[in-house]
Amino acid sequence: MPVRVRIAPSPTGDPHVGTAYVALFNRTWARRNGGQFLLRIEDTDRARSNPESERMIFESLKWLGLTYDEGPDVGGPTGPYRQSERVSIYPKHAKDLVEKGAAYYCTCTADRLEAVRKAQSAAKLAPRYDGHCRNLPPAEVKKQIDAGAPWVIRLKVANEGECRFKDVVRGEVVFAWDQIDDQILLKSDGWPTYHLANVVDDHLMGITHVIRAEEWISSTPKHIKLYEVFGWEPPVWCHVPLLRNKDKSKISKRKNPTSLNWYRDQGYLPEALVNFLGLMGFSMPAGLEVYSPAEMEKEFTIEKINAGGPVFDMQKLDWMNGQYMRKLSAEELAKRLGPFGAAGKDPALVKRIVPLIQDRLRVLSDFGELTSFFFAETVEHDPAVLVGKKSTAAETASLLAAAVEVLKSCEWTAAAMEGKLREVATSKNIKPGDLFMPIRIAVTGKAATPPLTETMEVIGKEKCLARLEAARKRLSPG
RNA sequence: GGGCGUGUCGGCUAGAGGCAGGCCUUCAGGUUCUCAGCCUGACAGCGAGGGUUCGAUUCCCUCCACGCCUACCA
Repeated sequence: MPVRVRIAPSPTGDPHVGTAYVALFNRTWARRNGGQFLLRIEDTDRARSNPESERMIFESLKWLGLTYDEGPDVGGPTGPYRQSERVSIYPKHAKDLVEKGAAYYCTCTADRLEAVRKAQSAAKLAPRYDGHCRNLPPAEVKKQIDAGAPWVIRLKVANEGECRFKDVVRGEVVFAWDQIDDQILLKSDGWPTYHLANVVDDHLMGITHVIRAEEWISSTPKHIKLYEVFGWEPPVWCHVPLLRNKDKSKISKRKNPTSLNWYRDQGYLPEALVNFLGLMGFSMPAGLEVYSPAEMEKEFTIEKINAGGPVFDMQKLDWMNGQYMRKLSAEELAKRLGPFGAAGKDPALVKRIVPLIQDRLRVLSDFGELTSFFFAETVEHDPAVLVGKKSTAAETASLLAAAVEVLKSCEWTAAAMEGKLREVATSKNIKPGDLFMPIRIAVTGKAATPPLTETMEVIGKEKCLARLEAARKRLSPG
């Protein structure tokens, strides 16, 4: 049987980094086995689902290269892949279960359920459905429904024995059946809950391995019960850990960026983010950390996923991003910088700048901050910083004057300028750095830049001399 | 409260009944005109307590901590 796996995100809010994380494991498993990876949109929550959110899921998965073989926007043999387009499928399955005696109609109102829960929690009992309608004669419930009472269908769960299943990541997991609630399967609006839709669709779509987040482990017994009462073969269960905030709680946007859009907009390279996600829970032989999806496919098995929840460490992500940015050719990096400010600029100039900043970028959006002085007409600087703590305005002005003097007649190459400026430093009996720094600040407005003379070469003679002269004049007018 | 899950340097992880290794971060040197990068090196860990064993971080038990679930959300 071919491996078929899926991710089933809900289109609510921004595309989530956890979706990408689970997608990576699913897709890698499918590819390793020559199987299929599907995307199914679980939009049965009509209040929260929205099309924009769905569109961003498609977009961000493609941005990351986490492409799927079947999905709402790419089609496939077991579609539709959007649960809102499958709503007609679920009620008959739910009713089928009622006929089999595995589920029942329930007409309890929200008010009653809330009152029951309140009483239970006051009595320090587990809040759960009390079985009210389950224990009523079916005819009684039917009478209420015929009279127009809203109804749902609930799963009838046994209250004795235990549910055992093997989880590939965690080993055997056991739940007592009496801990499992009579879950609503079909809501009063006729739409399915996650539990019903998920099981029905996974079956109909031929899903062989359910690789999903750990938060689902508690509802797995309900799903297993559903497979059992439908008479279907359950998939292999694999619950991967949840990404965590620094404080180890489930990753959340309040404490850590979770939107894939954010990572894209900051200028994290998709291949770096995917590689980083792979490190969370999975490790390659020999401790290899920088690797491609193809390399991961050769080594990946679900058993090797760590069960512990990994803290999402931005510092290591930054490092990983640096690894990938430095591997890029200058041409490719220039292209990637396009959306971050490079696109509107003179391509020839950008081409000369990129090698100077390649080692200095943390994320692509650093581009503007790192290169502003290449494009500006003039630069601003603080005279106090220009002069520094160890010098005086007069001394600094004289250094700048001397620099202007030799640069005026200097061949405008980094090497020639460096030679001349070192001669100046020697003749003034100062360290090269004490000369280079005021020039750097005068020319770029910044204390940290790429190597000075290489930078000046790219900025150009006219601008550099004008900036030096302007800085000198501020220190000693006239 | 209940159920389930998880505990190896600050973070990500490798490991095996016999010297706990790698990566990120941090720190210290080196390269250097600054920053970054790069190179060297250093600091730092088996949650706690009991057992089994010649020997336990590894196997067993108890405890503790943390996380998730406990919806007509997913």
